[in-house]
Amino acid sequence: MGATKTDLFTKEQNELASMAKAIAHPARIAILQQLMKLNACVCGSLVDELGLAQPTISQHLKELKLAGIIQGTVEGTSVCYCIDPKVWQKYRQFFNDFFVAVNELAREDCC
Amino acid sequence: MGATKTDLFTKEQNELASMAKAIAHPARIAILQQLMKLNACVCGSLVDELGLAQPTISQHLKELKLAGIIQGTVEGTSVCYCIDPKVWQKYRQFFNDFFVAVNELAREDCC
DNA sequence: ATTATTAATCGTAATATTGCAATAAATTAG
DNA sequence: CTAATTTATTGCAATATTACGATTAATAAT
Repeated sequence: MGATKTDLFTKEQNELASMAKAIAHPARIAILQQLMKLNACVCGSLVDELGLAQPTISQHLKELKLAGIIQGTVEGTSVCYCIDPKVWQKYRQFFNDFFVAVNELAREDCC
Repeated sequence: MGATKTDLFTKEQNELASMAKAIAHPARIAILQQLMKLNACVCGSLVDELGLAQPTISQHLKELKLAGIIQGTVEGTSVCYCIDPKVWQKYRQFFNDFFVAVNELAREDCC
């Protein structure tokens, strides 16, 4: 035990959970916000902004890359990261679809 | 080490990460979808639907309750759960605000 | 009061995540 | 080639999460 029993759930449920997990850390949110703010590739500088050690940030970047949200391209000695707009849109869509459902059926007469 | 360094991040960043974490498990998503689908209080029956053991589901319900997304009221020997529409709206808003930012500035000329 | 039913809690094992020092890998500059 | 610079990887410790058997708590029914 200790590991999530993914086989019990649908592909969609696992996917949405996985997407939520990708942004379920303040450092990763901070990284994404930084990329949004600058609206461009960010080469280095992320380590200076956040207060975490370089290997820690590298690991968070790796996770975001694995999730597909960001892309990294080697640019000399440094690596430039930016948000993948397509995957970002997909995230937006998934979360919105998930949360929109309740909105339509407003039940006040419950519990 | 091992624990998230929340003090390095803003209240908003920590809050959004915390919200993402609340739905970052397929069982919790499945529970919420069930509550949405039935659009009412669900008394028991959640254990039968998902393939997880009763204590496990109880624990997931506890986390969702702690996050404020669901409410539980005792109804005889069973407990009835339902989504809190207000908190749900807040979640919807937060995630939407987070993801909408990139949409507006479409950079194709990157990386 | 006894029993049945349902959910919560406790305790524990397995696995995952977070964080960083040390090191390695890759590229550039001289 | 030899530094210098920057990022990735390795290895490990600390903490968190997931899962469930066993038990407890709470209420209902008899």
